[in-house]
Amino acid sequence: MELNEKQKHILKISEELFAKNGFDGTSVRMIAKTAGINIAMISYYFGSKEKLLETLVSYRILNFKIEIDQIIQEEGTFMEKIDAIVAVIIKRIHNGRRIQKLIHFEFSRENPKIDFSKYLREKQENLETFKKFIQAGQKESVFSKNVNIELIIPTILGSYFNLYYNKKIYSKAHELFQENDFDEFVTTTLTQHVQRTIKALLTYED
Amino acid sequence: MELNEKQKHILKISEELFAKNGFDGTSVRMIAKTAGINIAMISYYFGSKEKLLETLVSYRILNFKIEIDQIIQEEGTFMEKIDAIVAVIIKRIHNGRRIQKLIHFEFSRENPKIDFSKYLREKQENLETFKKFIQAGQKESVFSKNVNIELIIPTILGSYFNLYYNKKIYSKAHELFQENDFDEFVTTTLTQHVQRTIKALLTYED
DNA sequence: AATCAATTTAAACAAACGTTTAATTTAAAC
DNA sequence: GTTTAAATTAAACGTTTGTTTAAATTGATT
Repeated sequence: MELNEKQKHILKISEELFAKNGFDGTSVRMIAKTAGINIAMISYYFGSKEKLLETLVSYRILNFKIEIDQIIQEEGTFMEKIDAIVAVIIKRIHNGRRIQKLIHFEFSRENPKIDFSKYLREKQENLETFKKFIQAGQKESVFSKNVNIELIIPTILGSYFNLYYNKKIYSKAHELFQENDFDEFVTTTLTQHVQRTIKALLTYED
Repeated sequence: MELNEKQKHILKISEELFAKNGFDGTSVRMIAKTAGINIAMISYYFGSKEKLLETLVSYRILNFKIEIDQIIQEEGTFMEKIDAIVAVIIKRIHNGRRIQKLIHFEFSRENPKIDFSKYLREKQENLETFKKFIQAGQKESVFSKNVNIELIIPTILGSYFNLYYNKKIYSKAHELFQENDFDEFVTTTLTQHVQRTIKALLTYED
């Protein structure tokens, strides 16, 4: 899929508006006005509003797999690698948080409007890679065996998203989160918390 | 606020439809038709579609505080109490998952359509109760001191919601989650995973 | 049986929705 | 300078949106 600069611009504006107002809460007139283009250009370039969303999702979903594979193959202890993987995952989802929010809401519906099969495949691949790494650590007796591996990823991602979705609550507590402050909080405090949590879980014996 | 049976019925239907299609994706005509009432009854009883949502949210938000306070004051070790608290929290949010999804989506917007101050206050109260309990455990040297207490709740809730939002992915992995299967998975496997995770985190020393 | 407020209805309202049309402008190729 | 396809436009399309209206119905009170 090749997109020209104007198309990319429309996608960027759409992403922001969709994240702000949701898919149904964003009109094509809003998008056109904000992007400084004519309404008809959306149909012209993307076919329809739904196709625009479909294009946006597949344009934005990048593969973690390679990045995580690289960490696993590098030098380092299992524990160091856990830290690195957690940091990469959080960094990535924070970067793609707007589109992820959209995916959460559209994908968890019974009858999603658009096709998420690509997203599904990608997710499952990442899960497999991660699973193999943990199992390797278990064989070496670094990681505990009483762990539900599939649920580790939801714990990592969920910690981030629940913070993100309730930003306003935790903002008050920390007296920060203007805009850039949140970015820093995520890459430092939250990342450390999740790293600690996963390492603790993986070494915990009842 | 007193609601008659018809109003409660409308709220129940609205909750289901909002969860399925989102607020903007659900029309008052849909609600009226599904509930078997005339469209005008929504304005008549609630004033507007937005007021309906506001009523729904405050009608549905129940206070965890009392339940958690009770657990804390009962007999038992700190670890047993963590297990009990985690189980209660997961049970509660699973029960209110539909409205929570709506809150996540509407509340995390810059300019929410409705007033969430009641939800915010409730959340902060629960956080305070939990915080004090953890700090008591730290004083007794049962819990590690290198823990970011504020981030424990996001980890608990996030683990649940990320599973819920990606149910379709994990369904395939477990070959279940038809409908009732998911309920059981949450109360057994997921709950155990989160209990383990939090206990591990609270006893982990670098 | 008459009264009266609460409930319920069908119909209409203007506004906004996504999409299409047909005409015009742009810019590169010949 | 003409041709040609791509890009852009304003206007209109038929639906659907949330809300209001004014009339009809209900069911208990007098």
